[in-house]
Order: sequence, then structure tokens, then C-alpha cells
Amino acid sequence: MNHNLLLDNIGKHIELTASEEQLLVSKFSLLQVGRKEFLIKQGEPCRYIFFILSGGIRAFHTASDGRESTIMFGIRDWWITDMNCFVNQKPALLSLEALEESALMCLSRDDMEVLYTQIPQFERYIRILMQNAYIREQQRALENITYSTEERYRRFISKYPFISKRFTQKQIASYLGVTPEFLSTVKRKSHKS
Amino acid sequence: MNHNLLLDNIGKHIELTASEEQLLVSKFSLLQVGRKEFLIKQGEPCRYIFFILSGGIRAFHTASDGRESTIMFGIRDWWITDMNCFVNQKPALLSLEALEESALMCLSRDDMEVLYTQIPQFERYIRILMQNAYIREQQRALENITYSTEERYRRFISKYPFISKRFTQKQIASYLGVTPEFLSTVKRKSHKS
DNA sequence: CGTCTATTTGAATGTACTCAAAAGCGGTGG
DNA sequence: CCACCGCTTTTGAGTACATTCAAATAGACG
Repeated sequence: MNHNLLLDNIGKHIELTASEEQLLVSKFSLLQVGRKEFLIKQGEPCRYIFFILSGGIRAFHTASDGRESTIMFGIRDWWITDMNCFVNQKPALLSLEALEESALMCLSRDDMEVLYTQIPQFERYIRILMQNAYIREQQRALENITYSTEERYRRFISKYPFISKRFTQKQIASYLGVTPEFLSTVKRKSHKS
Repeated sequence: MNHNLLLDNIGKHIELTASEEQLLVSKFSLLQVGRKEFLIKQGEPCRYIFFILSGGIRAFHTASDGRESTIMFGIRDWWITDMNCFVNQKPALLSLEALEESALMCLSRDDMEVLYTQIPQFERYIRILMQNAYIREQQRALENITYSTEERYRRFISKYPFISKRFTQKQIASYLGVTPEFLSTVKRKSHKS
């Protein structure tokens, strides 16, 4: 079933009864998207949070001059959304684009609130998720201001080997905050040493 | 009382009964520190999460070459800790230093777990805090890779006017990830335009 | 197979850092 | 309360890092 991966993920952090599992699963719907389709478009409302069953998703921001900054990559077993817009009901600052054929479980904000109230353990699960997300992002901010581009590239590929294999240099460059041309020369110099 | 500010902060997000408030408050202890004292030292364990009643705290990382990267500033009505180390019981990656005389409410990890279990609403409160912290840090990562130093400086002082008045240029530079010398020239050019 | 996009490479330019020295400012002790 | 000391801030010259623009090559997709 589609729900197994989701329930396994949740089961790593909390325990649910069979009826709670049933309620939880009933609030999700399945979405299949193809390459280059968008889950969320910058400027539009963002109604769902997504759990990725398969495929690959990129979350990015487009500045007024057209430059893209990649905020995160999502693959199997990861959650993804524009959290600020999802939680605070604002127009999205991010776009979410499928980089491959992808399958997702979608949960609306209203249903999420229902789950918080009816399954207190679900709120614990999400607390832990948010906590880990916060720790990760703070770590990223630290690395951004502390390390050189070369070191940040090395750390990225060693921390997310799956991602660095499946996504392009250009996308990784926009995650690191450098141009693809510069990342190319950094890699060349890095190999020589 | 010392607890009022804390209970007011919590009360913005959830409602507690009188007995829950009493239990909650009983788990906190008061700590007063002077200028230049440390709450946490990098490399040592980090047992507490702190709620700031008054004063100012800086969280920073020191790299092997001695450079400091400021991760966050904390003032009255804010929570602060090295979350990764507090949650996962690892040696701290950050130091927390008082920049002024400060008063704090301290909560240990074990007591926090007790509160999660005994007061489900407290877990909701922390879920919301973690959610907001995640959103803020993601926003910061976005701004770091998208905007120029001048723009990031402008955004910082307009978002945190209190902080930019109370803390030094050097500290703000280390938060933005540039040298104090460069921040100085950026400010000069920014004024002229 | 052809087209479109990603990647590499190089030259010129701009951004940010290092090092050094002078000026400003705040805290502390006398 | 003032003077000194230490640290922060400013300023400038030289250097290293990173971008822009352009063109050639290589890969991916239909």
C-alpha cells in the first residue's frame, strides 16, 4: 500500500493504535506528477504538505531578476512544502517542482489541525520533525557563513550522496549559492589536490 | 514574579489550567549571569534550554582557526540553546555568552520530557516554537544565498531593530558572515546612496 | 538524429578578505 | 570624575574569491 512508507516513517518516532492509523491515513490523498510539473507555484497559495513516496522534488525561490535559489531537495521518505506559507496561509515564497516522475501523499492544513487535536501523538511526531528541520537549517546557516565554497560542496555531497547523484550541478550550485560556472572550476581544482 | 513573562509567552499559543501552570513553573530554575559569562561552552555538554527574562545572549561557533560565526542573538522573551546538542545529547557546537547582565529560566532535557508527557498542550507550544524557528532559519538560508551583503544588512536591522542597537558591528558582521572591516565599508557606501 | 540544456573553459570585472595603521569609544580604576 | 587602556570601528592598499559574458563541448530527451 501507498501508506506503508508513511506509517513506517511515523512509527520510527511514535506509536499509533490501529484506529489512529486509520484516521490518519484517511486524511491523506495520493498525487502523481510528471517531470517538470509544479506542486506549488511562487505567489500562489500553498494548501498542502507533501510526503514523498518516490521521485524527486526541488524547492526554490525566484528573485525579481530571475535568479533561482534552491532551498531544499526532497526525495523518498521526506516531507516537503513551503512551511511558512502552509502554516501562516500566505502566498508562497517558494516553488516546488518535480524533477522526476513523483508520487506524493498530500495533507491539507485543515486536516493537519484535525490530526493534531485527535491524535496527540501526531503532534509529538510533527514536533520532532520540526525540531530536526530547525537543527538542520541552523546547521546550514552555520556552514554557509563559516566555510568556503569548496568545503560546503564537499560537505553537501558527503551528507546527501543520493541527491548529488540525481540532481544537476546547476541545481546544486543554486543550493550552495554560487554560479554553476564557479562550481565547475571549484570541482576541477578540488580534483587536482 | 519571574514566571509571568514565561507564562505570558506560552499563553499566546496555548491555554493551561492552574495546576498545569504550577507543574510547569516548578520545573524551571532561575539563573543570573554577568557580562561575558558563558551559559554553554563549545565542546561541553548542554543540559538546559533557556528562556531569557532580561539581558542579551549571543550563540556562536568558533572554527579551528579561531573565527567566530554568530548563529543567533537572544533577548527578553526569547528561547535559546544549542538545540542539536540539547536534544541529541551531543557536545555543544555552539557557545552561549551573556553580552549583558542577564536573567534566565532554565529547563533541563529530562524535565522537558516530563512536561511533554504530562502536559500535551506544552508539546503543542514547543511544536509551534520549533515550527517558527524552522521557518526563520530557512528564511535566513534563503536570504544568505539570494541577497548581497548590503541587502542582508538592511534586512537584518529592519527585522531586528532592538538587536542592531544593542550589539556591536563586529557581532553583527559575524552573524551576516562577513568581516567587520567589510561591513564598515558597506555601511559607508549604503549611507551615500 | 536533432535540439535543447548542462557543463567546461577563459578573460575581464567586481566583490570580499587580509593586513596594517589610525581614530573613536566604553569601561575600569585611581 | 577624569584618564588610561583595550577593544571596536574606520580607512586604505594589495590580494584572493566569485561573477559575468561568451564560446566550445558534452549529454540528455524526445
